[in-house]
Amino acid sequence: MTLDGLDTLVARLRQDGVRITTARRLVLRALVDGPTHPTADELLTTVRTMAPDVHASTVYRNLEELERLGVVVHTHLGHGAATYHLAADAHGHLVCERCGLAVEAPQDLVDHMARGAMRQLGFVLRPYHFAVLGLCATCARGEPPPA
Amino acid sequence: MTLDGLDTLVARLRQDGVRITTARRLVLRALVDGPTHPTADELLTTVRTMAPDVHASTVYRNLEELERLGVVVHTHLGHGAATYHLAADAHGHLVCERCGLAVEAPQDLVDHMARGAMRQLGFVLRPYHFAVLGLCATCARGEPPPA
DNA sequence: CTAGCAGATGCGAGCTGGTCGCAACAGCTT
DNA sequence: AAGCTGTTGCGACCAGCTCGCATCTGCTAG
Repeated sequence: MTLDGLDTLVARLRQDGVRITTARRLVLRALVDGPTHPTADELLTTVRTMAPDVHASTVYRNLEELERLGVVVHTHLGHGAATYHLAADAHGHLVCERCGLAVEAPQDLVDHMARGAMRQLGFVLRPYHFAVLGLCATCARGEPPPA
Repeated sequence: MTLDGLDTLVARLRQDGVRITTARRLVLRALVDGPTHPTADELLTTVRTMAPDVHASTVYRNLEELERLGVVVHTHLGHGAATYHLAADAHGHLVCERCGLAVEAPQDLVDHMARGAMRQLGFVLRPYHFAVLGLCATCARGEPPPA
């Protein structure tokens, strides 16, 4: 997504009556332009390159609010800090327990499980919140991780 | 599982050269006899009914060691503390985001996803570590939770 | 049955990731 | 340009867990 995407998001939020502050805009920009799967702390670092006085709690509160508004979602890829991304990019994750590799889960597998859970249990799955752990092809073969 | 299961477990651990202490035996007993999905803190409470001086860090260290030995696994059912159970009982979990209901994931769905991940990505899934979140049938209908 | 060593324990300090209350501040509307 | 109200910086605080250290205790050898 580009700066255009950022402007679109900002416009949408403004229409929802959300106040656009410097910190909020920078958090969104870091999410739009930055690397995938940033943690709150990484977002803070990015934000601070532009506005050094932004406080960690501000980033947490913004992420919380943006999540409430359906613009952002957070995902746990493992035992550490949560990672954040735009809700439009929501997808399941497979994470290697050994080397940490995180890949997008094939949509057909996710869909099949969601349909099955609905049919068998009436459960509506939102399978994006926690990653599914395992071993990537390389680590499963017992080779040293490529990194 | 019964006390017989506990004795079998203890025998196996002893064969592996593991020292059987009071605290360790009580942790195992709480896992064998107690309710499903206890947190470390709940296990501590149970253990302390028999041995009041056992320390939290002892429970954590025992769980860690038992997990290393393949006897115990831990699972994250949501944002709070991890839950522990015997490795023999390992299974996937579906958890309702609204009412907290946790049900065992149907094995065929788990298996299908694991086979698909292997075929498409070479990924060996161990889909027991994190629950899959969603809404249970009741909450999905918008009814108040039964609890 | 006892001695002694390695491994386990109790204890408290400390760490990470995140939340909260509060007073000062700043978007947005009029 | 004033003022209402949401947002911010700040620091204290919290849960959940980990670690270092001195002491203690299963277990094995003798």
